Amino acid sequence: MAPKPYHHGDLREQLLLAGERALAEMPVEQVSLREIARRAGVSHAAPKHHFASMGELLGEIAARGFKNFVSALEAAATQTTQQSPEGRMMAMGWAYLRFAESNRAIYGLMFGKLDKTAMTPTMVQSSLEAWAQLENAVAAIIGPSNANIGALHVWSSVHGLSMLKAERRISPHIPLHAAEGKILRMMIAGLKEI
Amino acid sequence: MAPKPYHHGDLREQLLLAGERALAEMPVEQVSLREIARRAGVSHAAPKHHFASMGELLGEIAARGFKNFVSALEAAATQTTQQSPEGRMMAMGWAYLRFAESNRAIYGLMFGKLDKTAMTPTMVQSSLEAWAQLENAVAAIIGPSNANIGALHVWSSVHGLSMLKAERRISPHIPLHAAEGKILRMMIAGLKEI
DNA sequence: CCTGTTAACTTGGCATTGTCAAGATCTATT
DNA sequence: AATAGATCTTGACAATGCCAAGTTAACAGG
Repeated sequence: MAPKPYHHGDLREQLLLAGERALAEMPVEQVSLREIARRAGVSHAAPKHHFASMGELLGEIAARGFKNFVSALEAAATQTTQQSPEGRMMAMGWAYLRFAESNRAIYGLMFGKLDKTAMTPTMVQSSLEAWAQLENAVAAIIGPSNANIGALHVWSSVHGLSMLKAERRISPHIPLHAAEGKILRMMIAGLKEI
Repeated sequence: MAPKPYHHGDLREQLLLAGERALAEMPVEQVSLREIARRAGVSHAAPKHHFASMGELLGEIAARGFKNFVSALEAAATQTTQQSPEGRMMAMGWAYLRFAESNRAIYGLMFGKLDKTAMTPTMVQSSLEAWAQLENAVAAIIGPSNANIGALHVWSSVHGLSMLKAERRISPHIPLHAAEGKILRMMIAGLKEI
């Protein structure tokens, strides 16, 4: 059904996996299309038949990242034993930070660290889903009227913290885990003062 | 005193200016060392005598950016008519957002959007100054005990918001200016719940 | 089974990049 | 005035993303 490639197995999938591996194993700036092709064991021009450009390959990887991201947030929001809206928001915040840390390079791709990464429709859709999740969680705390601004407040805080961590901009003297917990609590407390 | 270049005028300074112009005028991913040399009107290898690598040139541009950044925050903290610590923090927050918006590409450099940007000692120093400013402003509100975590909270919020704006990740339906003001207020309110 | 069509993949080439080595040019000090 | 040394240019190298032209292999129709 799915149009499997004829010669190599499913090269498209293998390229995506090779790209994800490369992003996990080497500095993002030296991940190249040719390097990914090398890792997949094909010639440097083979990817052309599955992705119009390197940006589209990276965009597809980012889109997959967004899907996993949405799943992680959703799991956190539903699986938590906390029944209060604040408890659920807290769980989502932790899940957000955990995802960004465990998927450093891909998280960077998702939020535009590499300009060449193309904005695929899949990616837009998944990012809107993530936004909607956040906004719902916020609305459960402060009501629907200013939920979009509240969601932006939440997103700014966890995104900024994730970026500062990824870029190693936080002093090692700060007890990071405890700080993260306190920051999430401050963020939620601020939400109610909108 | 300052070791001015012999042939061209002060090429080092001209390269920095050309780089800043290039960053302001074209997408950051297509700013190249050769493009900067071209803009300065010299050959493609001329920069080698003033910067060991492209990363050092970009690092120096980022370091200058940090100095301007520190000045902008300081000006905001002192020039404001607000005498309350919260009022000063608010003014600094606005100054932060304004700087990031008016210096989009350089702000990206300062916070690691391009991995090739080298971390020069000047840059480290200026970024520590900026951090100290923030921490002082926070301490004026909540006292010195948890000021470092409070500062990280503030930094995460304004940095995250700045990045989301720069990467065009904020829905155009949100009234941005009003949202920024509310987010700054929520951020400060949260600070007191540490 | 054979043949032809078409997609998947390879090879080779292009312009561009950052960096290096060697030469040319000019400043300044002796 | 001459030599020394820094500044800048020219030319080269490997690597990159992309493109065009070939090669290979799967499959459909007879």
